Amino acid sequence: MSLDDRKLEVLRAIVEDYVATQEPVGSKALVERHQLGVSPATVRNDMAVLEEEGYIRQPHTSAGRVPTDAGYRLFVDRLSRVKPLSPAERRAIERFLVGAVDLDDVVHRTVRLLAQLTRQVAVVQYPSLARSSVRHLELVPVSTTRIMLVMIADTGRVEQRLVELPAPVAPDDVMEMRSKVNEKLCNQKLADTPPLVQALVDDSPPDRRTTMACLASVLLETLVERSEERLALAGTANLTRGGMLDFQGSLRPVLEALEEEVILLKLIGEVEPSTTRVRIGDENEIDNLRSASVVSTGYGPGVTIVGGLGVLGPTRMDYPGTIATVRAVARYVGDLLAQN
Amino acid sequence: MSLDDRKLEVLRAIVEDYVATQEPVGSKALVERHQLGVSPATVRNDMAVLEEEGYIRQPHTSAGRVPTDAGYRLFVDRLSRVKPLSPAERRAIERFLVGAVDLDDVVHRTVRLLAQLTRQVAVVQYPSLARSSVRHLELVPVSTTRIMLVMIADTGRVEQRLVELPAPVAPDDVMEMRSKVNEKLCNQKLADTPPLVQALVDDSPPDRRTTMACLASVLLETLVERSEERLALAGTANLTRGGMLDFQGSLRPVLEALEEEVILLKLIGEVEPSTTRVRIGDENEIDNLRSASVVSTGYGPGVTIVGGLGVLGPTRMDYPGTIATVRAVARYVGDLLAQN
DNA sequence: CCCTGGCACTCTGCTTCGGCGAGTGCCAGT
DNA sequence: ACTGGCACTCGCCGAAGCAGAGTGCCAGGG
Repeated sequence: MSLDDRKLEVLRAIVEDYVATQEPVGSKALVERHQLGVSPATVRNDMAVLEEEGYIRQPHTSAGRVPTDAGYRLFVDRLSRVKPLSPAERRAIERFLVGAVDLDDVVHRTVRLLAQLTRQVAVVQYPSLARSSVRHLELVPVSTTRIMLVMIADTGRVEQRLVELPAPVAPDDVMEMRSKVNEKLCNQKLADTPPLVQALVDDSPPDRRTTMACLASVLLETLVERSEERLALAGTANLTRGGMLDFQGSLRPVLEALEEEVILLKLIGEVEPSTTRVRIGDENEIDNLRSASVVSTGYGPGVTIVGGLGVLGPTRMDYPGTIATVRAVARYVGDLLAQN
Repeated sequence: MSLDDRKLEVLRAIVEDYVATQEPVGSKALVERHQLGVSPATVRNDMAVLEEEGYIRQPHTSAGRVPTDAGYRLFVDRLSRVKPLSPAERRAIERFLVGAVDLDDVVHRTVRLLAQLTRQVAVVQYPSLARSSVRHLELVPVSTTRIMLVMIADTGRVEQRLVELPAPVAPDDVMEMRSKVNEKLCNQKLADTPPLVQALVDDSPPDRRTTMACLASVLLETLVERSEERLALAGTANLTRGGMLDFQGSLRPVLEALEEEVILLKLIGEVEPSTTRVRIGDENEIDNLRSASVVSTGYGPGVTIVGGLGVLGPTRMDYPGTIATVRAVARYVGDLLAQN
């Protein structure tokens, strides 16, 4: 059985009211607050159907209806009108983001901005190394058997690692390795580097082979394995709004999940181009986040995506507003990166 | 009036029991659990005095006593015996910290370790730049009017900043500036650099003066102004232990405070050599942390201190244990850094 | 002088119990 | 197909009562 227009309208009203008031909404209150030209009794029948279909439910017999995860899903898919940002919000975004001085700064400002605007927990992934290219590699001798490897990516990210060498190496040799490495790897996509690094080892003279192999293994680690690690988080205090009513009484599991970078990266890192992804309650694979929703999207200069960002909040959240904000911030950040 | 030995013993017993059980402790329970050879009635009299002196109080008339902030203070100052770490803890520390691959890694492992051992929120400051020296400065041309400045400190910290130049500069000139800058600043304490940077500008030839001035200003920012910024945080989920009973019902203010890096740096950054500082409840200047305690200490290779670390928890915490753990972790990290 | 046992008192927390009100489901009527 | 009416169901709230823990004080004993 398909839901007719009015039933959908009723669902929308329920979602909107519940999000606004945080209280189960009854038939009478509904007809008062929204102009749908029917009586409470009619609405009740509609609600009965909606409940049967699994879009709403009653917390207890006889006390208003509350949207289910499926209800929210239907709402965001078919019912929510895009809510344009207020001029104030636009201004806030611009004001917040100008004057950022380096990548760290951009990311930190962004994550705070996002948390503030949405009043939720915000997460911003640093530009993923996998999707960027090498701008420069620097080798700095630290002692005779140790060198510091510094990689600068075109997105502005800088990674460093200490390399332990099996045998002492002269500074001149380091310099030579430095130019060799740069020559081979500069301007290459990080994802493409592994074979090049291997070639680097194969092509080096036998007496320097072991040293180079050592460097190569650290290089690979830095360029590939560790490549998705960094992200920034803000707004955890927002979890406490709604006085523990959201998140079924305990934010413990949520806080735990937020501490696991791996989890967060799963949440905001997997993005298809120019889509905003919304995960509602149960749709999250992570058990700890069963009572939370995540809105995430990718960002990057132009159409390419270099990283993800998003927010996490209670399933009972203002989806249209949040989605609009997340998108807008992502676009601004992308523009900012493009100017670089 | 001074408190005799038994009264102090009673206070200790109250603190220990309250910390363990989280419930107000009465006279009867006290004499049962601790072998102080007197009757409940006597203990009651002592408690009356302790209350008058402000070391304990009753949450409500007629329901056990609870230590006040002053009570905890007296406890940590005069009553707590040092609690040696269990072998298991020692092993945990070592296991956790070996295999750290660079400074970031060390800091992250440390903060997680600390959170896990103390079961509180842990904070670790990155080695303060102000207390370290320059190991190497790198200038990487990004475009003709932009160069990336990378500074490597002897503690392993790496900072980068983008420098916008007023006019295009040839790569060769950049190289020359690079060696000039290194020659002057390498191995200098960061705190000593400002005059040297100024000299660098003054000594440069007129045609390169403005470029150098530009670089210098960013240098100063990087070396001095932004120098204390970085820190790592872990274990926020531990705030939810004790089911919202600690922190007078709302962890909102605490979470808010934890988001302000400035606040955290105040808390753990101000350390005198080889002291462990304990701030209890009201002793915190920050209003939001009036119901929290902070245990912090400095760490560094040998006796010098390069940064601070510590934990934050409810005033009702196991002070002896926490202090011991914080100290031990600080020492291990110091040793780790010294090997570098 | 300090400690002890006893006693009366004061609370809080928990449980029980109605009454109230919101909200529903169903039904008959238009 | 919608509406108004009606009976019913429950959760919430305040009052009342009960039990238990803990206290303060006092008089007696080492």
